[in-house]
Amino acid sequence: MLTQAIEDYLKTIYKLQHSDEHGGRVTTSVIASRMEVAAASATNMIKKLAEMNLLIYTPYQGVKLTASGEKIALETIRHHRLIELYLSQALGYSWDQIDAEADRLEHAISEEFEDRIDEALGYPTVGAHGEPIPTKQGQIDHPKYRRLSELQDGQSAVIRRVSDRNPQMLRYMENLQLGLGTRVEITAKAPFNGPLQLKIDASREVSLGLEVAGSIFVEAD
Amino acid sequence: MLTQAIEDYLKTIYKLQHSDEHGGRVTTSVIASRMEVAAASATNMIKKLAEMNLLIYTPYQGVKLTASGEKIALETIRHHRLIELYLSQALGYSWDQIDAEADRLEHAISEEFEDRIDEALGYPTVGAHGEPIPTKQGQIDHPKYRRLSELQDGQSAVIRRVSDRNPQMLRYMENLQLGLGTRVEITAKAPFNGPLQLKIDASREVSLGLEVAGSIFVEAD
DNA sequence: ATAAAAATTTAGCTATGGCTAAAAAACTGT
DNA sequence: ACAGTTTTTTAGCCATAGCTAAATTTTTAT
Repeated sequence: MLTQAIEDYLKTIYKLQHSDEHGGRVTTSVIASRMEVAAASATNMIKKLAEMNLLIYTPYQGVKLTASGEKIALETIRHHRLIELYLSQALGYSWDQIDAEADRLEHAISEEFEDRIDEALGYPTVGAHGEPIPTKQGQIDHPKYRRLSELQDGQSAVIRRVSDRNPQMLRYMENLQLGLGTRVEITAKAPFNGPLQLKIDASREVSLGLEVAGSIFVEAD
Repeated sequence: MLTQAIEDYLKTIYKLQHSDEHGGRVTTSVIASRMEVAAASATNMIKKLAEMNLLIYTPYQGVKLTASGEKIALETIRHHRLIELYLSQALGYSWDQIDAEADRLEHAISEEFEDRIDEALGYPTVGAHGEPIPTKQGQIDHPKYRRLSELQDGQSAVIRRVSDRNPQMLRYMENLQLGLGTRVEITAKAPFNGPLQLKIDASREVSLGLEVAGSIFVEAD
């Protein structure tokens, strides 16, 4: 059976595999820290998932999802992103609230529900924070946008995705109206990892710290 | 903590207490059969709920919810009925599909979600099958409608509520367009617990078995 | 190369919420 | 009234998924 815990682990592992932060190696401790459980708990679950052929586990080395593990991960992610978008579009949720709500709902909805909100949303391909939504067949592409923090002085770009890791940061971005599709231009970059000066929508000027700028993914001109 | 199982038991017990089927006595076996678990499992949970002061348990006799147990039951029922109505109104679900979906979702939604669909639905007081929706404060009234099966030949009435216990029966009713607010008139009643002849909306004639008629609650003229 | 540190796994525990089988209590019919 | 039946409870088991503490393996630094 696919328990909630199993879906959560697979989703987390999938995301870790496709993030550039850990050099492709998805280890017990990284999984444990993302799942907010003790390392021993992660080891247990990893062994169980390996037993179920949902991933390949090399002790002390790390894990890699099998095709069936990836399929389940993508279904869970699809659920999550469709729900997030629905909460935001149909029920007026703000950016910072949707992730927590979707984390619970994603395990509770049926295929029927998935299909109905997919239809209600007009078969979207991109989620509320700009993440790609896997198709029902499990297809997904990973457009590689640049971090706003990597842009040089004078460059202009359009916001395509934001990290959904930190709700407080999302609320901050929302306040600044740094939404998807917003055009931004770097007007100045302070040295020593200092903040960057931003012109938003060719009008407002804002000073943005590197941590926030590193959580905003853009398509540069 | 309020687990899903606890909420499910309390909801079931509340409904049993307010149904006339068991003469007010809510026993282990009735609970077990409604929950579709073994009697021993029900005993275990009942003892736990008594320990938590959510109900009063007299061994070998039965249970009675305390005020706090009833509060949780009503919150769960409110969630369930708001979700059912939302699925039906906003997402186009049919009568027979909403109960199962709501059974899972009711444990996963936040207060925020509850408030938003409540608002989207215009603060309804009656659920998709005609059941009263408890208020956020836990108020609920139990209008006592008569069963369609109890009406006499020639009587006319309006459908106010239907039992949601059997999805197949709900689908059947929906096919016959026996919806809430529909006017029906008994045009004939066969003897020996035979079917009754019904005129729906002063037009179509239908023959209805007693089991179905007993699951339809009406307000007689 | 090897000792210290860090990461990982193992061992053994907990709580939840099911189950069956057996014991005990409560009803029922004569 | 009491034997048999039914209901309920107790006892003891299982799986899930977490935890801590200890053991083991890997990595890092000298």
